[in-house]
Amino acid sequence: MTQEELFKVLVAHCKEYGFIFPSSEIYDGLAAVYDYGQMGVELKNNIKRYWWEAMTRLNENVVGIDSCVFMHPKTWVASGHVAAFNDPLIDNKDSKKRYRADVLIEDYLAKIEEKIAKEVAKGKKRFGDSFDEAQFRATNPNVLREQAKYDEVHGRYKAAEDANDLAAYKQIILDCEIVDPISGTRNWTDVRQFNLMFSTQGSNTGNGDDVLYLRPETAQGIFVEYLNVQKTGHMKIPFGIAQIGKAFRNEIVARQFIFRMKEFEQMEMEFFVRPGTEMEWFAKWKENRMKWHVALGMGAENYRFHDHEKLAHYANAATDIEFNFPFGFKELEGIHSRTDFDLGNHQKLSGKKIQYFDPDLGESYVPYCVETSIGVDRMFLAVLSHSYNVEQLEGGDSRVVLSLPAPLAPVKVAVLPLVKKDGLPELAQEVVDEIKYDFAYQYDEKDSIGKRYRRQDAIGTPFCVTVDNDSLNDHCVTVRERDTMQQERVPIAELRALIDKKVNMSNLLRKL
RNA sequence: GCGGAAAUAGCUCAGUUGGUAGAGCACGACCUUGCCAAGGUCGGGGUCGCGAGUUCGAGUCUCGUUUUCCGCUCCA
Repeated sequence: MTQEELFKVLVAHCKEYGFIFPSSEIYDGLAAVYDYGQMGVELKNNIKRYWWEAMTRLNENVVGIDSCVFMHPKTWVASGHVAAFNDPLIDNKDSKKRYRADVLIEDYLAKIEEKIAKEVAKGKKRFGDSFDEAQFRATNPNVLREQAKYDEVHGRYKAAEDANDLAAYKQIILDCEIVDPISGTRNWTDVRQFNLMFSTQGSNTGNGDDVLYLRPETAQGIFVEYLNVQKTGHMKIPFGIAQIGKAFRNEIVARQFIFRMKEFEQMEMEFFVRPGTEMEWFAKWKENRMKWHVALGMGAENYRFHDHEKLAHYANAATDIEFNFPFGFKELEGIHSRTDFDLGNHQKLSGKKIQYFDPDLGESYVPYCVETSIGVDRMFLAVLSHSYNVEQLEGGDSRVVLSLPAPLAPVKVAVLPLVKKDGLPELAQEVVDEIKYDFAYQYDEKDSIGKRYRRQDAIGTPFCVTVDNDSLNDHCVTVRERDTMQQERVPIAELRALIDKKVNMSNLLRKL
């Protein structure tokens, strides 16, 4: 199976077994939005719990918060999101390249200025010392013509910019006969506004003055609560704040299933440190996070670091942890040294002093920050795509098995009466009562036993417990293990301990 | 956003030059078998993605539209 085919099969599998559905499917779906089904939500919750407990329990100086999707509009000015992602864009249909419409027009204006400058230079050369630039500009016909053109276009451009008039941008590009530098054609699409952030009206007046955004990252919720947490928690630097929550990005093209969605979930941790020590902590968190991934047992060779060469405006070091997805190595988690960019800007814009008095140094400073940021949905896809296997069995049969790390499996154990009679369902119910307080389970009495095993394999259930006629007498059951298909006879009283050994998340955490 | 392809039952698909919507699997009931997906009987389920047009008549032809996939493009 090629990687591409595997991906398709994976998407179908997710739908068939209740992991992931396209959103609003009965209304034709909604592009790049997916819902988690009855199996998916369990797996997703387990992933989140693994992260949360690793962060907040294994690091005594990391605490969690849960901040809101809505934040004060100034938050996004401070973070740089408002300025950096609000562009009018236009596509050339021939070169299939995308440009910022305002930049195309500015380039055009710059060319006119160049022409004028050339004329002026020529005049200077001609008239030498007696050259009067102001007079030359006021009288030279070439300069006058270009200047008039410049003023006209510049005026229209500024008006379009002020009114955010996208049609006017396009008209200028058409009127000025601006061509694509690559294709050389004027085959343009309409100008569209690109906003990274989804916006919504904040009040009932709807006058547009108080636009609220859906947060494009959860990190800012941590930064604006930094002071509250630090003070009320008596936190001493270095310390971290962790958060799991939804974020929203209006991606131009959101594709590749749940890898890039408009609505997605992040697990972010901001670790605040003394300035100058950030590279040390950056290295520590790189190591710490990689350990977390590798502990799941999905193969260290499937992860790699990818250091950023071009750094974002806030960072002085950045790396990705990439995972070997069916479509190649792609970013799963980002680790950034964000300096004091965020807290510093919030301090500036809010006027609130966001500083930490360091008793060891005897001075105050705006803390530096190292961020770890992982997408829950990408992690889900990583776990799922790695776990999906089609195994050839003896006799030419094959089975689809999700070899999920057992602590993450949505269902830990299935209880199956061998037949639906002779009191076996009743005894199976007793087994259910024995385990239901500890483990997510399924009870299934339909179809042949082999078929039921395959169904459990397909959703990654680590254990199947089968109740047969002998069980009525000896109070033992057959425990069948997912990956090896090996069976073992076990007293019902010992079931809990046996299952717990393998599926308990604490065993995973102990590896960290 | 651009270009290409696709859309028929829950799933995978068939459907002839335009002429009364099909199969397998799945699903429900009952019977049967009983440790690795395949037994029997009966049954439910589709305004053929949506909207127009051509036609006596459209799943089939034309146009538009939506969604998905592939390739560009974009990606803090």
